[in-house]
Amino acid sequence: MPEGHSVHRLARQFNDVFGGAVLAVSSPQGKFTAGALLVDGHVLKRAHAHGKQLFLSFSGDRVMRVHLGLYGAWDFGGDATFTGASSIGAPRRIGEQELSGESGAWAETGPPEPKGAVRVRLVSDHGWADLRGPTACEVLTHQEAAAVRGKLGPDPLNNLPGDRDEFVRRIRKSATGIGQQLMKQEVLAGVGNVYRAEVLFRLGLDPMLPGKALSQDRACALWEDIAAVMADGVRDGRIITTELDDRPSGLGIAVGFVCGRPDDARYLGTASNRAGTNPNKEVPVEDAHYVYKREGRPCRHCGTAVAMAELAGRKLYWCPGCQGG
DNA sequence: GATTAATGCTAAA
DNA sequence: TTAGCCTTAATCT
Repeated sequence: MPEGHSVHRLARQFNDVFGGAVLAVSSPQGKFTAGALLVDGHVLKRAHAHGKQLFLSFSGDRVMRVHLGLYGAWDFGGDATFTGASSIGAPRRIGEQELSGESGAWAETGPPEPKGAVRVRLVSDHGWADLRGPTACEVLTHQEAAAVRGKLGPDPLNNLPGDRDEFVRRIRKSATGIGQQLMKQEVLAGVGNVYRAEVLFRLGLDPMLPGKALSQDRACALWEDIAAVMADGVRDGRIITTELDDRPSGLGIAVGFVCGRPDDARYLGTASNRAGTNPNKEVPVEDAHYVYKREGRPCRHCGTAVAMAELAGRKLYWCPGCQGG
């Protein structure tokens, strides 16, 4: 799936284009008809991301919880008002990867005929959003939604006071390898298989190192780096974890160049993205990662062949040279 | 055209 | 630990 950064982009998108609007909610595919009826005709008050979960709060104590899973995605489209409000500008799909496209002649035609299995369709006066392929999609009360959030660890993209220390406490509590722990949403919410591998490389940490053996300082550094690199992901709409000097193409900007949270005023958000001035757009895919999906290829730092092993059903990539053992 | 793997997770075994 | 979810893009015949 889309790791946490995509879900934060989605939350921002929903607030921008649908915030405060009455929405018609339906399930063209039919699998979510009962849930859709619970929120149909209600006002979307706020969208909120916690890790990989998206919470859409509607009037009437209804919260739609969406988890995209491995291949879920949202498509957007609408008129000029809709597009103008959108902070993501051109991309009209947000999911595992973002696709660009035109939203079509909304004014004359309305939303397009749903193609394939559209689980949920949201329609406002100005635009539409289609959800396909989610792992989870349900309507809860605020209390039930809070219970779900309560099970999640801190989200580095929300980075609330105390979050870092809570993460440090949780990861150091268990003897389980830190590589496995970074994927546990109750330890920290939002990191997936790409960020896991990349961040451990960036810190020079052995994925098999037991949480208990990770020093307080290293654990703090790990949190800070995850927060920085994922904030870049929210800005860029893609995962780029290499430092500028480590990219053969030499393109793009340094990691953490514009730091801060997605709601930070300094954030390279709305205007820049819409103007297409995000410099990291130019970073070639083959320059974007240190170890993820680079099995057998030489490490960018030491030349050792990048290793891969299946761990708890997911592929783990690391450099045996830099991340020792 | 068919097959596979994928940035995820849950429930069953 | 494995099957299943249910979609897409890339890779195969």
